[in-house]
Amino acid sequence: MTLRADGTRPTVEAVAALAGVSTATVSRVLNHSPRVSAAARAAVENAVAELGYVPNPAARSLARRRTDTIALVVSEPDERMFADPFLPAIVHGLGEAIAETQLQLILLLAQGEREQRKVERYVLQGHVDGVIMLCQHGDEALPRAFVAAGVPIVLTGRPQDADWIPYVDADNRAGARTATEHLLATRRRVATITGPLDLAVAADRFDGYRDALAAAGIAFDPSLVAHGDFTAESGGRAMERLLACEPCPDGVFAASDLMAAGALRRLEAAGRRVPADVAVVGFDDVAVAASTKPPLTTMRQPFADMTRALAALLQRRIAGDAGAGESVILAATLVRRASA
Amino acid sequence: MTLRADGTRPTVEAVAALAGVSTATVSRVLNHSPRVSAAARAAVENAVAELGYVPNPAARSLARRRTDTIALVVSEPDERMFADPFLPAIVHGLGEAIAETQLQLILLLAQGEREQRKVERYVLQGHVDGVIMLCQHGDEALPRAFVAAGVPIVLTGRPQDADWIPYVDADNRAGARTATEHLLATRRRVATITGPLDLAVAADRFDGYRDALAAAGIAFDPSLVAHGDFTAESGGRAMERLLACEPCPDGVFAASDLMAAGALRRLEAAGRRVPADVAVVGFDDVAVAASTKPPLTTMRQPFADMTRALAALLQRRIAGDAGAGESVILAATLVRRASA
DNA sequence: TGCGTCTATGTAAGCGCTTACACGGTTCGC
DNA sequence: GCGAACCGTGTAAGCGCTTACATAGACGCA
Repeated sequence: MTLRADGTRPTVEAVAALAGVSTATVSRVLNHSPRVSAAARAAVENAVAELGYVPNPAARSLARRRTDTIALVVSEPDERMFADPFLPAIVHGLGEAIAETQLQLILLLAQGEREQRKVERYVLQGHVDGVIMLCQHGDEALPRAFVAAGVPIVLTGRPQDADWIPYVDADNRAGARTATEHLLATRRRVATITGPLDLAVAADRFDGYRDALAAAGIAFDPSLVAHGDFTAESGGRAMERLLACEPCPDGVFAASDLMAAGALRRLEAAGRRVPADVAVVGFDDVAVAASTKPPLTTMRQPFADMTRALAALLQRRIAGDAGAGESVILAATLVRRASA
Repeated sequence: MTLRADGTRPTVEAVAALAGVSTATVSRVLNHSPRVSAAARAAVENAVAELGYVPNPAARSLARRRTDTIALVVSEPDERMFADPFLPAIVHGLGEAIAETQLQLILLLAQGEREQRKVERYVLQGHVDGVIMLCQHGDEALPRAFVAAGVPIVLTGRPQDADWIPYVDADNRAGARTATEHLLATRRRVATITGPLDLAVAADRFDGYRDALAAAGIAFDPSLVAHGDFTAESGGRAMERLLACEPCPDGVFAASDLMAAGALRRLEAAGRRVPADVAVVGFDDVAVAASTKPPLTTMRQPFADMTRALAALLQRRIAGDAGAGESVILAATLVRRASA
């Protein structure tokens, strides 16, 4: 801002006058054009400093037809948003990924119908050059609207159906298989706690669990499957149901760390030792995984790589690279702690 | 967006042509000016719908010299940000508060030095009309920079020193006094778990605790004071120290719900009954307060009122109302649950 | 009928920046 | 010594919108 006496801010014109050059040259210096003499550059830089000049972004984006800002749109039906353990990792990762660029990241929260419409309008107006969407639940109205309007967009996490939109995701199926195989190496009866199976991520992890069983030549036993909704509470309840089995499972693959944490508490309450009696493996490697009792063995989602891929993919789409349509799937890795 | 074949978007000019009016009239309709005939209005609205016209915000704010967007700047030194139990309440409340306006709320996260500079630049460039800042810790560099640059800004929570900036806050001192008095009504030895006393909010709540003691004619006993940092863990540790006292306190005022929750867990682990042996009162009434064991009696921060005040204050400052300098302090109310 | 009012609309001048194009001055090859 | 190539700079035309001012009718009143 650096307001002048009359409440207005200095413009390129003022800078040009002070520096004794034209506005075009000022603009060139500001945009790091190489075709400027050292003398002119110095003069402009001095004038900028002296006047406390700050370019007006509205004028700039009007002229350049871009805003140099991207939005992370977080769409959640309710206020659970902040319970989401991924947000911190995603935000942090994206911050790192665009740190060296001109890009500014803003967060747009679309909780509820009304906010969703406000966010949609905001984006469609062209306030941002592109969008990264985080929608854990199934609602795809917003991303579809953006795609329809031609807004560059990348999703975090595979959507339900086909490839109508590029996304970045961990290889959930293979990861789940790895997790289950880790359990099968030492256990006989390995159960699973799934997420809501209408979500691709939950379905994939369930499939991975079955892949491992099949590969090991073990028959799939439906009584060893308990469904949760990715929350810790649901994990506890699911564990309770599994404990009622006869014979009881000696290994559990939980499709999320939160559910694994809930299961762990339930096991402790039931007096089962982990991993001696029951081994547990989670998925995600969010912050809580390291502080459960005992620390959770889990599949790490490569958040740093994923966010880097998100940023790169989005930037290429913004630049108009039509070939940038391919999604990115990154491997999850086993993190061995004490629970399995 | 609604791209046309050539990748450009329709402009006012196109709308004007289709509607058979001038661009000025289109603009008037768009801005709900009353001086437009019904016929012209209808024609413009049809044209807008037919073309899928969406105004270009850059052009608009260049001409009007405002952006109609405000930022909630969340400044945290590290990634703890999302652990912050206030964010959801603040974001939700602000959303409600500006729901009926043209305003769009964006979140700017300033975690760490570098991000902080990016956010500062973003705001100073004039991307937003005003700023609401949430900085729980003591770092006031960013708000000071904004004030210096003349950016309309309102703080959530009283800053360390004097009135160099308007803020909205709960009456922490009076609230703490009420909480303590509630305990003193049935208890003899009431201890407190404070927050970091270099923060105004923690200091105020500590003062309120002592106010209550003084009013009740009870001598202040330093051994009944344990310091925490507002987190649940610190609350547990503080409770542990208090339990070592002889005789043990029979009431505890924790300066935050998170600390109270930690204390509750510690008490349970120590086999003390709540509230029979030890009564506990918290502060904030964040989401967890209702789900502790037992449910926490606490001082409710009037988030809805506070966010409404924040939005109102900021809007008046943006409108240039110089008189809008006064801060707002709202009363906290006692919420009786089972812990005291 | 003529004049002043009032209302709906149009004209055009910005808002502050970028950039295509033009231009004068060097430098270089021959 | 001359033209080509190049380089640094300026001129000016936008980018898409808002709005002050001008204008043309419609209306009321004497």
